[in-house]
Amino acid sequence: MVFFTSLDKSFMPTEIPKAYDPKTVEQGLYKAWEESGYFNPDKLPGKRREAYSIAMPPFNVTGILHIGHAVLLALQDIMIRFERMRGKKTLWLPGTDHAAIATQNVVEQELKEEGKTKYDLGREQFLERVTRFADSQHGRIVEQISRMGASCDWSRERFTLDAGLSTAVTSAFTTLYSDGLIYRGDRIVNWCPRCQSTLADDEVEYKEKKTPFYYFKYGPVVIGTARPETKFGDKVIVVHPDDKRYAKLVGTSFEVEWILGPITARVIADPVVDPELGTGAMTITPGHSFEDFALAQKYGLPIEKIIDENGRLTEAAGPMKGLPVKEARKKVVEILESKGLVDHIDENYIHNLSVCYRCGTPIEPLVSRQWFLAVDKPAKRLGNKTLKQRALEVVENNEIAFVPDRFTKVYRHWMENLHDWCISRQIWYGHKIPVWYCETCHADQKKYQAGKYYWLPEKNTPTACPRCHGQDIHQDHDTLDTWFSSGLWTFSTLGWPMVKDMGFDPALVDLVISGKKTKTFRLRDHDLSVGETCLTHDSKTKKKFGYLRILRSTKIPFNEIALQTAGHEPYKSQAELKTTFQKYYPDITITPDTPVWVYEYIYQKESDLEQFHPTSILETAYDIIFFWVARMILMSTYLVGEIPFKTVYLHGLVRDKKGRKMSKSLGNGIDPLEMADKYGADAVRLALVIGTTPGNDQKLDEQKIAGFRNYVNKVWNIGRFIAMQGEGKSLSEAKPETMADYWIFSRLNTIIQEISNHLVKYEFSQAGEKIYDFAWHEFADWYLEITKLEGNVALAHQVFGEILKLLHPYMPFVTEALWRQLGYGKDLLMIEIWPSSDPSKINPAAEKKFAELQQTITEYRRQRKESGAPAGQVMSVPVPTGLAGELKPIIERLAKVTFTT
RNA sequence: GCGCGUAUAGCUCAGUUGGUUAGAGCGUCACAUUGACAUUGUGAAGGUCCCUGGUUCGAGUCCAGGUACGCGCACCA
Repeated sequence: MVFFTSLDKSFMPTEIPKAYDPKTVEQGLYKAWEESGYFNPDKLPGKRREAYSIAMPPFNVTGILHIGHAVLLALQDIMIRFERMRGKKTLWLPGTDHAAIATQNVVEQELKEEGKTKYDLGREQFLERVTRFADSQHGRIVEQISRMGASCDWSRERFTLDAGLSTAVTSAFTTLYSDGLIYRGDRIVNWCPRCQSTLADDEVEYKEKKTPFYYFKYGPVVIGTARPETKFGDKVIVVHPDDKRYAKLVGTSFEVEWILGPITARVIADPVVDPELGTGAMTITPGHSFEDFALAQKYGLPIEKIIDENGRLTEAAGPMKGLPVKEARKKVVEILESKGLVDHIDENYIHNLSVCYRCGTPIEPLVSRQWFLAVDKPAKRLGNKTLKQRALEVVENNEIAFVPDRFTKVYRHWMENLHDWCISRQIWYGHKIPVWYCETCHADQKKYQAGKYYWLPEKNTPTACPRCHGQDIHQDHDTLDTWFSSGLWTFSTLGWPMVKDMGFDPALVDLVISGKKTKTFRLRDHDLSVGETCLTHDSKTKKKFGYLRILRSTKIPFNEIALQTAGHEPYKSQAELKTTFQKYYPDITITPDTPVWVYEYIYQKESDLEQFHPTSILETAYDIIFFWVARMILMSTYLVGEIPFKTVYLHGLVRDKKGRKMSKSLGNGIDPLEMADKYGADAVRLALVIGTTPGNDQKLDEQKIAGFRNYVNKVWNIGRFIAMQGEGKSLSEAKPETMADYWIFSRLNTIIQEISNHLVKYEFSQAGEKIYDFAWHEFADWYLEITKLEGNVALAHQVFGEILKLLHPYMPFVTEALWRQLGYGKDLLMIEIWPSSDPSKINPAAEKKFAELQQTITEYRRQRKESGAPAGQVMSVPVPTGLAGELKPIIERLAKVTFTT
């Protein structure tokens, strides 16, 4: 344990208010932290070899901070602050996600209130509006994250749609496509008729609903269905091969009377049919059922589209074309009824209705031409393993560990059953699929068949088809699944794929490295945007010398270049700059109006990707393990060839007092910001972390937060007391002298060890509880009470300093405020060195003696109480045998007794 | 159907590898208060650790079976 505090000024206790008022200090402290630069790993003091990084789950731009976010921020901030104090080079990278469907829905809702639809605006205008909305949300999100005290590096903040991340998305798509893992195909997909888009399998939710289940006479068999409206084209009956009831029919064809008149049906046998279910015979509808589609592929059956993208019937329904599903169902049943083909109807059938996870609309499975990511295809890059196999392997062999461990099983189960991922969406907002189509080639059927009418351009906006040079080309109208870009989050935010390169004059290289040059002018756009990292080389030797992370990118006319601003050395005049330019850009004529790109950057010897990837831990709620966690593992293991994180810590959901999910419609949500206003951010953080265990939901009510507000205030008053005691005294030399001193020293060193162990093992609740208890019920209740008698204020001051460090990750605001008030050090508590336990200070004898003292005092107090002695009166008791002289006054005071001889 | 979680004080929950008398916060009851803190202090009451069986010198903890509540996945002709 290192004590280095010195106190040479007198305290002015009157300056410390009686009650802690978070409002007056929190904002200022956050600003101080931010301005210190210590959120940024590059600016942390000292040599920090080991990196520690967390990618903050990107917040949806739709959202306002809810209690779940607050949990996430509290936990991650604890991890980051702890590791920062332990001397690691800590990066916590924040950002936002465009959340395509969710965001688009919000804007569509706004439009609806104005009586408009997105089609009224058209794609371009609509997108402008969505973008405006997303931008307007940004500031608020940042403010809310800050409000909770999150010590994340804002200089590295990213947005899934920013230029750098879009490059990453394109690059990812291109790589996967070139490696044959992304393909385009006509397959059955989940279609949301309201969102007008496909959904991935895990974006479909199931709701139980009672629907009639119909039994129809279909030739010689009776078939059951919940969806009569899809049955127009059913021509194939499937039965189980071992089902004796139908054995004679297998392989035969016959004519049956059906919805639109007689059709020819045939019978096949396949083991997928469950003979126990319904009548044991079914007809198949390949165009609108996943199972039937698989069967149709197996037997080469035709696939007919009965329902269109708007949820209406197609030509296949003959006269019923255009009818919405609901009405069509009624009509079909009526027709079959009139033909006497209804066997019976089961009205009590419980159906698992599939609905869209974003809007609740029933899903229509239908066949559509979409883009897919093949998860079961052997990939060269993975040594002929599939994406799925690799993603399972890294968890199986413990490269990635889940906390709590049980989620490993959940993950494995999901991954094993994963089908090819449909990645194209018909949502407008998002990353457009980077594929271009040529109408001229399309018109040529042969090329169409060969799939050669589309290509992936190298540059973003091609002007002509590379094959026929025709100009009638357009980009794919679809966008990528939001989770495609979030799947890249751990590495796309760290500068992957680093395709951009910039040369520097050999004379400047040293200046760049030393940080004397932090700005560069270019006549050609390097297409660099804020947050991106670019590789740099010496233009003479072509040797790589490091990386630049772009802080600002602007375009100005040549004559507006301000050479006087910092960081642009070594040019002394515009003429000199012009000469330099001319040397590197001999083909460009420089006029005063020539546009110049100005890049401001910081130099990094190692790129963020090299330093911070794989990230140390991913912390998020367990409900997005599939959507996000699994996708990141798939993407990272393939594209970067690295796991995205070493540990996945999953927290539970926050529920209301009654255990219900918090939701807008129930109005039972607890707003973390309102709570922070009322009780302070520290109290909110403590309430969300203490008394909870990973992976388990927690019930929260305001009382709990109020309770921790009391604790924060207690800590404040401990500080206030020490300040008052120490007024005017020199506190620089602290030595344990009395038994109580040795005891508190011993306890402190024990507790340091325990807390550090808990934190390393992600036992945040237990670590928090222990330090909470130590500060209040050992240090304040016992040690400080004795201090009033013995007066070793210097020691109290020092021990409290250590307590502040231990508490800091949990309650950063109040501890930082006290650190300052009590004059512990010039620099911020947030970068103090985490206490280390000194085993030589652990003193079992002192602990034992003190425990006996505590027992004695408690016993006297109890006796007093039982005897009903009046409050003010001191009770006389005989001196116990063997009482050490030094303890006498302590007992007399704390137990309010007086010893008679 | 498959898998998972939870069950401990009135309430909300901790309880690490099995080890004296099972803990905390809130709530309850009683008492205290002119100097750190009533957002406080002191003391107390309060438990068949869901049930049954097993392993063990010893089980809240491990094993088997069951009950209740919750969740995920699948099926859904």
